[in-house]
Amino acid sequence: MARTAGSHSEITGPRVLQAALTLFARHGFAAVSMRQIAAEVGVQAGALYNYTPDKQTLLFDLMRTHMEGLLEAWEAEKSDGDATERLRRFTRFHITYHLERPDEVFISYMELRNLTPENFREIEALRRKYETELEKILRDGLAEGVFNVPDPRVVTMAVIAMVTGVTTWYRTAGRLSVEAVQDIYWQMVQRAVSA
Amino acid sequence: MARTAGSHSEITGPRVLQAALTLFARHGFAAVSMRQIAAEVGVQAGALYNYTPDKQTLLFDLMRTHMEGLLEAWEAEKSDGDATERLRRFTRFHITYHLERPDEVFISYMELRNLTPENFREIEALRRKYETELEKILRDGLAEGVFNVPDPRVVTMAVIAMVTGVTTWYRTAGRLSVEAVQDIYWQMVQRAVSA
DNA sequence: GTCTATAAAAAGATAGAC
DNA sequence: GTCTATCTTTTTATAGAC
Repeated sequence: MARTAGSHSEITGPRVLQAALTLFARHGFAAVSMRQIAAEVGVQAGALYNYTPDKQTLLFDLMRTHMEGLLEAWEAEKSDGDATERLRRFTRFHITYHLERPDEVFISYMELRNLTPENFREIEALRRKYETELEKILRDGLAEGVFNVPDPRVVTMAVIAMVTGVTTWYRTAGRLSVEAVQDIYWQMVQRAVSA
Repeated sequence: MARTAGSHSEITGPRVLQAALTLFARHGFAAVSMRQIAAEVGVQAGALYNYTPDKQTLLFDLMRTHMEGLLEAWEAEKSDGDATERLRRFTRFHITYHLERPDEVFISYMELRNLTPENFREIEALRRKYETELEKILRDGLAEGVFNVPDPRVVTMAVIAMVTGVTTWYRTAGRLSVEAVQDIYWQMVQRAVSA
């Protein structure tokens, strides 16, 4: 569509973030220019600076929003059952949430290097907070005697790496439903930690 | 040291690759300039083109060399025992090999997007070949009745994601030896797939 | 709020002297 | 084989008209 000058603040703002998200995920932060983002939105490059002070802030906002959304969603989802039930819920939640947001997940893992040191620390703190949620479940299950994990911190990292890995190969058009994938991973997680 | 013009072909060539490896791993392919690589080597930017036709080839050569080295090392390491022993060996090999080459592993996972389509296909074929080594072990163990995996392909991806994940958190100066890490991961892998 | 135009810096790659 | 110099393009970001 042919575009002319005008005010579209409420529409353009989210579209800038969406375009940045898609392009950063596909080509990488450093490989994407502000002109490419502008072209995707349908404005000129200069207009982007009405919505972000610079390119770095665009990346940081995307990552912070993702991590905060993840933590909020988990807070809403987690329950008070026994450790096994909590672990089952974490595993299934993690898979669903990540499969539904492939671009956000991708940049949040791949573009950490491109954050300024201050921004990096803030994102890392959020990630650490999320990891600690799983670690607490493992430690509680250990105390209850239902889990047998030699090193809760290491097992936390191993489980998160495993379940996050679905995002690298899962395709919606493939042969498996999300539920089938959740079942397979839950079986592995459960066996890996059970006493 | 002050440098002057001269011939150093056999020395400079490997140094260019080493500098590119280190810088790509630290900052990302797209974020590193040929001038930065040259500065790290201690030559001028123009001199790099005696060793590579372009920046893309530099990345591709690093990734191909890594993947070929991984496959060769596994060929030398793998054994003919039963499926459990082969899986144990794969797990321990994978962890050691990857922990010894953090930079190579990092770019081989993170910079796939920055390969040209032809180069990408070649690297993907090598990666797929490596994954198939694990998948064969799982299928053999399934046939032998010693493993219980609902979906060998999915379990392959899950196990590889889990063990590769050590590279994101392991630090040589940390509290755990490589052997201790291997033990923890092997216990988890074994339990996750055992009948 | 968006445009056009541009500043200022940096990029990949090449030419030719030594 | 390396240097200096340069071509050409592209980059982030800003200024000012509308």
